[in-house]
Amino acid sequence: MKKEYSETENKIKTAAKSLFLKKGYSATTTREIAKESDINLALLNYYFTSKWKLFEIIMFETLYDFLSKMVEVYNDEKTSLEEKIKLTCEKYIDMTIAEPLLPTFVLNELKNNPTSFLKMPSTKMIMKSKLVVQYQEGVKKGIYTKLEPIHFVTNIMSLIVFPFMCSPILKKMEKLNTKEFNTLMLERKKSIPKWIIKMIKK
Amino acid sequence: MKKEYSETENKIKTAAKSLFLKKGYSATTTREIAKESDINLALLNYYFTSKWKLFEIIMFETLYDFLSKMVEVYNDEKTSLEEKIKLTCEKYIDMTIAEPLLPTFVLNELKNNPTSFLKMPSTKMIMKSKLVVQYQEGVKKGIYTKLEPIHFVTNIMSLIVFPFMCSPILKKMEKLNTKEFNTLMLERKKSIPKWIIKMIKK
DNA sequence: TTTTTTATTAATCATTTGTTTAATTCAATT
DNA sequence: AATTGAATTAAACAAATGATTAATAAAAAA
Repeated sequence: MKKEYSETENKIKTAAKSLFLKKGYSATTTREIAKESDINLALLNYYFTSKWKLFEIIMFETLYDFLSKMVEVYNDEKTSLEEKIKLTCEKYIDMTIAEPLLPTFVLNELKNNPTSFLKMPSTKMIMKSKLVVQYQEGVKKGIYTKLEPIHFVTNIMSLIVFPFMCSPILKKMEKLNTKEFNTLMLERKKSIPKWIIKMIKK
Repeated sequence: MKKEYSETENKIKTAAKSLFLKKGYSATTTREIAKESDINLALLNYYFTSKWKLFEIIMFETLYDFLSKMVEVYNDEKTSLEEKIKLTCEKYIDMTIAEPLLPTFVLNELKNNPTSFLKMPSTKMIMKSKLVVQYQEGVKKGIYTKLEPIHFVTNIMSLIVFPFMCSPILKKMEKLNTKEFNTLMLERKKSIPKWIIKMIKK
């Protein structure tokens, strides 16, 4: 199902993704993409028809990668709920440190153009994931307080992702450079699972 | 200190803010702003010199309003810590329902241009606010678990704001219209304070 | 009223931007 | 070696965009 891209196409895609993440769709010009990927301007349209089509491809792949990794942890058969939460934190915090511009980019472009998300499959899978089922089982057993699963899932993601989106503010407030900021985020790998458990425990 | 704006200037500012929030800086054209505010294109430059200057003014005012309201609750002398948390949730959730595009807009533009935030005064005030002091007192008394104040503050904001930024995703996942989505957010006015307290209580 | 300053307008300028064209180079096939 | 098709290039096009100009209208000051 996945298309194989030529070397040139990949060069264009890599440069385009980098620029889109940094500056957003509108502020990125096709000439910048051409320059950054060291290809002739016309090749962008030759291979990808238009700037918008190129963007759609990159957006789709980015979302798909992210959601796949998400569902993967959420549906692991072997792990307990608390382990899943821990693994989720570790995985996403590492992922976001590696690509810190991604969340703001995705949510911002999604705001301008919610359509690009409608095409994603695995979206609904999250609410039917093993993670959610395990949580609901815990509620039935009386271990956890009752809470709409959507809030439960949202809270986990909020505590993980939002601080990254606030990085310009946090860096300013606490006078942190990127390395110090990342250390702060890494601390949260251990803390967030504890907080979440406390939140849902009776 | 605050400049008084003429009727025409305010018409331009209102239209510009609305469009900037919806589409971002780059995707908004001066002609759109002129049309939306029903003024002649040249008046934009006549009053505000350039699109960028206009944007800076709007960005500054928006941030200033937001931070002022924030600090106001955080520094209330009469209220307890738990009341402050509750009031914060109520205020920000109402504010964000009223202007749901604001958080994503601000954080996205801040990413592209962190400078606009450097000029803000009240930023540092947050970490020295009554809210933080009261929390630290609680830690000393042994009521609350020890936790870097920056994490404490970040967690509150994360749980409040991030779900709004995810609204396109949440709406899709749960098949919600805007009204239903807002109901979901209003539920959180009561829940978030409880969660936060549970997180910090021993 | 006359003069002067301010506000508003239509038209235009100079760039920028996404896209296309037509020519050329390169690689594979016959 | 000749031919064919794909890849690459420089140049150009048309539309959009931020900004300015010069003229006019409106308001304020004299």
